[in-house]
Amino acid sequence: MTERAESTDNDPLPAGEADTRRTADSSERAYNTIRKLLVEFTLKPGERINEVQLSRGLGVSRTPIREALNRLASEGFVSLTPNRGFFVRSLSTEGLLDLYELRSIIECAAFKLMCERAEDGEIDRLRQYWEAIVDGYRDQAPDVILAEDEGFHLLIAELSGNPELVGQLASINARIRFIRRIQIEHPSHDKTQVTAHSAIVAAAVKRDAENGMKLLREHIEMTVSATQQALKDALLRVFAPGNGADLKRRRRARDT
Amino acid sequence: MTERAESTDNDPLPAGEADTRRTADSSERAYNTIRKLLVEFTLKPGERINEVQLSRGLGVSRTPIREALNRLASEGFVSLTPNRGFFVRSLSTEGLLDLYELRSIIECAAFKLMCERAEDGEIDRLRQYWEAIVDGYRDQAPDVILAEDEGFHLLIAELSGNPELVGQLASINARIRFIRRIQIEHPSHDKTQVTAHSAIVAAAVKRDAENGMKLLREHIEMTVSATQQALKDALLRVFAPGNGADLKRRRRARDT
DNA sequence: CGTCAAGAAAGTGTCTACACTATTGCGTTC
DNA sequence: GAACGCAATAGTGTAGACACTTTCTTGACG
Repeated sequence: MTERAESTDNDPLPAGEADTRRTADSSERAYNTIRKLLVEFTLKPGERINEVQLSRGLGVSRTPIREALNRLASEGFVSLTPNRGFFVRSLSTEGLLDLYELRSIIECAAFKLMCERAEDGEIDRLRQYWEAIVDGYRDQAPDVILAEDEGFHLLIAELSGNPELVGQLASINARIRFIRRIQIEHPSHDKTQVTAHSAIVAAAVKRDAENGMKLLREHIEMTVSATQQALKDALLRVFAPGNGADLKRRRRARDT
Repeated sequence: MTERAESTDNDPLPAGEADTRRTADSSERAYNTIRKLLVEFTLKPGERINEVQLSRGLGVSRTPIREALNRLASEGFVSLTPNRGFFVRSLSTEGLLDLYELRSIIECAAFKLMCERAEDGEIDRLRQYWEAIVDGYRDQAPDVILAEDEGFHLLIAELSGNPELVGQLASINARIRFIRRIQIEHPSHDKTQVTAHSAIVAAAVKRDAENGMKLLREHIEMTVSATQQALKDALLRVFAPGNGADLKRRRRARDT
């Protein structure tokens, strides 16, 4: 558990001290930490999660650990088997496609609704958001790129006027974030994202729902194939022998 | 209060690919029971949830109660405020519209994907499902109608081939189930559902995605206005039984 | 009479302990 | 030597207790 706790996701974690002053966020901290362990493959897909071990590692009791795991189970990160505990859910390539398909559905619908309902000023907020970051976009750190990209798409969802869409998209983002991050760091990552976003903004300004949806769909689908390759590389890296770690040679169903 | 709570809910939350949760013990029972209290308005919208009171009522400790409440929070039934506890989330008319809009988006996308991907035999399963229940459909008890209707729509989601859509739709259904039930019992409930479903099946057999989506959208939107009225009636019934004095006073009815 | 403050009560967040279940290891039997 | 059963161990599920926070009550002061 000796991992630098800097540069987490866009959630500012005050992970400086385990001060007793505010013990009410122990569960929340556990949630963030465990999710990080999951997205970084420290907890490997298919692996059984040992609550006691985790609680020792985080310095809290099992109660907040279990609360966090329950949350993560509701969000699809882990699964719970009755009397055997929590398991890291393996995100297969197939499951990834399903998730991206869902994301495409949600985002296209959001874009259409935005075109129909949003005020001019709101659309302009989208334009401003993108113009403010487009210049140095590619030069940022992967985490920053990821946050800015998610922010862009989430803003579209917000401008749809339907908070449920925002919630759904946020949930989807959380589940594919670690893969997206891997993909951003992958050689296959290129600058098509930038031009795609610009084109989407242009369609939004013209309120051209049809074209915007088409662009969005292509934009999302374009990343899928690249992401598939990135996922394979990542899994290979994690499970590869010589990683100096614990690949137990039990008869384990290959679950990816 | 000590009856096995497995009356209306046929499926808690099949979140996608794996059976994510099945705590066959008191935690699961607490989840089902509390959700029932929520959908029956025994726990009223906006109300603060007292964990101790609940645990006494259910005859278990606070631990499984809290696990259940955390789950319900992840699913949007209740909300959690840091040091003040869980609150019953009020589903405003506006929020209801958002939820139905999301449902329409998911279902239309599922129908389209089904038309593109499903085998002929699968489409036929949908036809068979509907033909098997269409005759006595209107004469069933409200709970049965509700289950059969949800099954119909869920089957479409399944035939889309994307388990994520099934999970999303199931989650949405769980959140609007109590209102749908109210609406079914409401005088405004008519037989347009039956003809709509039949038309949707016909479109599916012809794999007419465009027409089917249009039918679905209309089918869902048609119930919205009726449901709004039903919701108003229900809230009126819950909050104004004569004495408008005590909305928050402790007036705890055991079971009805 | 109203406002505010201090103490009491209620309630949540977390910890520790214990019961019960699943898993592992070992010895017995064929 | 292998399969089976039994004991030992590890691990989850739940209960109850404690600490801290919020909310309510009561009394003093303007």
